[in-house]
Amino acid sequence: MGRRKLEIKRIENKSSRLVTFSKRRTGLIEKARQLSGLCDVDVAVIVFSARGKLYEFFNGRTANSVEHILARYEAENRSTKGDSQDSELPLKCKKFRTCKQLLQMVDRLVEENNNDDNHKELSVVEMTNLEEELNAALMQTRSRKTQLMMEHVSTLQQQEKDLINEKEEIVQQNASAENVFGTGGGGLNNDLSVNQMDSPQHLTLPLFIT
Amino acid sequence: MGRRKLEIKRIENKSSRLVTFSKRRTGLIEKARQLSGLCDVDVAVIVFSARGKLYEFFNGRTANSVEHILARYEAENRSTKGDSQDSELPLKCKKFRTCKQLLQMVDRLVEENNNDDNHKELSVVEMTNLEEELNAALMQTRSRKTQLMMEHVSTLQQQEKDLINEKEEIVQQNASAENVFGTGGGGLNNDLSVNQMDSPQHLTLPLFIT
DNA sequence: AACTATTTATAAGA
DNA sequence: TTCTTATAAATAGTT
Repeated sequence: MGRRKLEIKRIENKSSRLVTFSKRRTGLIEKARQLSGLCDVDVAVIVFSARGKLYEFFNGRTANSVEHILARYEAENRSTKGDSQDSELPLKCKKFRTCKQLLQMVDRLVEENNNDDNHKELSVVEMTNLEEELNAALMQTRSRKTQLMMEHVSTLQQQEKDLINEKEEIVQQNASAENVFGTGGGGLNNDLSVNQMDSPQHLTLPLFIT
Repeated sequence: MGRRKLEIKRIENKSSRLVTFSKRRTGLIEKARQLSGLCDVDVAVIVFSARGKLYEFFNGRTANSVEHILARYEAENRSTKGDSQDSELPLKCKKFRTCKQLLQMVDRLVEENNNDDNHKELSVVEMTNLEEELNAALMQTRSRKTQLMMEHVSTLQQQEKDLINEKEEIVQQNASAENVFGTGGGGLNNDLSVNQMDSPQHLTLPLFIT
């Protein structure tokens, strides 16, 4: 619905793309408003610009609930920010806003340096690489967290074994002493292997739903 | 854009409203698809019909983020409903797709059995009940899984403590025996509190990313 | 569900 | 950018 029919594929000319984005974004949100108003239904529209700016439309109940959840989501992201200085990275990068902001910054930097069309390809490539690196870092962080969980469990299990061994050693020595001198060792003969049974060593519940 | 201009307010005639809903919902989602395709941006559209049926459009990366948010949304709604019986609710219902597919199947079944208009209302009620039951079951399952994880760790930690206590007991008794009879207890004086330090008892890594 | 008369949205141009 | 205008697209009411 313009001077000519437009194929639905990425508009390569940047300014055209931006103009179209602005117009169609406005149109989309207006359509959402109308649908909601005419038909009395709940509608939500969320649009992220290429630079990561958020545009949204919510109505009624949808607004209350979803916005509330978004707020919580952001709050959680914030709470994991201060940890990054320390050696370990138990970051919970749920990344949404923070990660996006990072990418936005990168995007902006690249665009500032190469503002002409000749460098666009390069910029895109660099940005894509950065994106992938950031994403990889994110995944590694998650993986690391999982590993820490596993190690924690392993450590506890190993300590349990060690203590059992040590205890058996002592009981033996104690017993031989008892044989000779009759030392009272009454309360020490409970079988630890029973406790080991109670401990689900082969628990295979996945750590994450993801 | 029709035979006459339409005020943007609730369409009171029910069948008109339903027809308009169908047309405009389709249009809105198509517009979202176009915006996403033309401008290479992330778009999400979510529409709940009056009866609560969900229509949606997501693209690419947005899907990841927003589906999580929606999953939480649903989880939060349910968790305030069915859990009043149990004490704790460490629920993390991320479910969306599986759950949705389940509900769609139910939807289809109900519609097949009551295909005439007379039974529509009833079908909706039944379907809603089924939906809630299925959702509750799903959440409970997840909750249970989380609880098992937590219990596993707790068990290991408790066993560790017990063993340490027992060992100290034995060491003490051993030591007194040694004082009297000079029993060779050379290798037994390693301080277990060191091991306790190695065990990250206050490890606060969250179990789930959610 | 199809069909049109109209209204809307919007692509290109200024 | 923002405004204008020609044209495509969406859709309200009809069948």
